[in-house]
Amino acid sequence: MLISAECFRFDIFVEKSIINVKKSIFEYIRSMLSKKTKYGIKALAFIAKKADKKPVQTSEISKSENISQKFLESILLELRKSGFLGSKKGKGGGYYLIKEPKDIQMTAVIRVLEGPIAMVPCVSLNYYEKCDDCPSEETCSVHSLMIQVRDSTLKVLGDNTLADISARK
Amino acid sequence: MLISAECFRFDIFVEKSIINVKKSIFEYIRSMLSKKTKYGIKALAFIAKKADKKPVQTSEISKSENISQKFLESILLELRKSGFLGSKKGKGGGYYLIKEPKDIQMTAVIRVLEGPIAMVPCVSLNYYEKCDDCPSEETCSVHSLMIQVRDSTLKVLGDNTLADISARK
DNA sequence: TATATAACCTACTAATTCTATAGGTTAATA
DNA sequence: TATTAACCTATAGAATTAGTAGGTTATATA
Repeated sequence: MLISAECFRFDIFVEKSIINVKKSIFEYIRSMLSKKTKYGIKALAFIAKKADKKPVQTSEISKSENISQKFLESILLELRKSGFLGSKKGKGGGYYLIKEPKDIQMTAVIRVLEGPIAMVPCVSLNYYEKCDDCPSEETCSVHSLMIQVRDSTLKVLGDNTLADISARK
Repeated sequence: MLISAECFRFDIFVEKSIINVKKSIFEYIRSMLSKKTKYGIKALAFIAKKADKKPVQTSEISKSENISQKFLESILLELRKSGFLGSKKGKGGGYYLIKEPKDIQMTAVIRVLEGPIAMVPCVSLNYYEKCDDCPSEETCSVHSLMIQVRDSTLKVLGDNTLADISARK
């Protein structure tokens, strides 16, 4: 009886420990940039790095950048549809840049893949949406703060082009 | 026969329209700032605005700021546990600021409620985490860009204190 | 013309997070 | 002693994310 009670407590202890370990190992750190956007930027930079204008295959980017090929396919397709890339089917096909890297601002890329750059829709320039809870934006304490954050972020992402981020080694 | 074919096409058209309307009305615009953080900041500003140091009830903030009371309770509790607020139970109880508004940086508030300020964990100062896919951070095209975004955001959120955002009308 | 290639398309799924709600317990005041 | 308001635990629907699965279409080459 005593032993089995001990075992029972031990089991509980072990189970709790496992849960805690799991929690600490797999604890999720909120990322504001989705993998989609991150992979999209990496892929664009990869293509931009190639001096020649030959099409680059999804498989090559996928291997080199450790991105699931199927997932990457959908991202590159989206980038083609939004006018960043051209494509060619069949053997020797792939994706290529339509514009010069220096003419591609990171704001444009992020807006297409991620959506608004602002942290809240009520200060978004391209995806504006009124808040449900706020009676007025002038009196909202969050509003002007988020405008400042938006503007400083826009400055950085507008100043950086694909040429800038792909040039870095 | 002809009529029923027409009806069929019409049904499809109507269904599609409804789907599109639904999509456009309820389309979700990704917000990088959670409601929790937004409500938390609003609540802190509300408390800071009161000149006297008497405790403020959750119910009062909830009504004034259009926030679900139960949700707000959990947020204020978290702010108390992380040292921003003090509390008092029972009648006449509530929450009150422990520090001066001018000594509460928005970086601190957001880090507690939202987590990292960086857009990707690999450039986070307080919640750093290596990326699974990147062999090296030096060669990553996203890394240095996100460092720039992080620093500009940190500047804005570090410069703004609770005194600043609650003073604005 | 046949075959291989690589983009393109549709549908689905597991895991996770967000935003609460429900229903209580504890401590302080009148 | 009754009321108040913070505190605590559990749960749940809705939505997103990050893919996977299994195809079809168009193009180059043999």
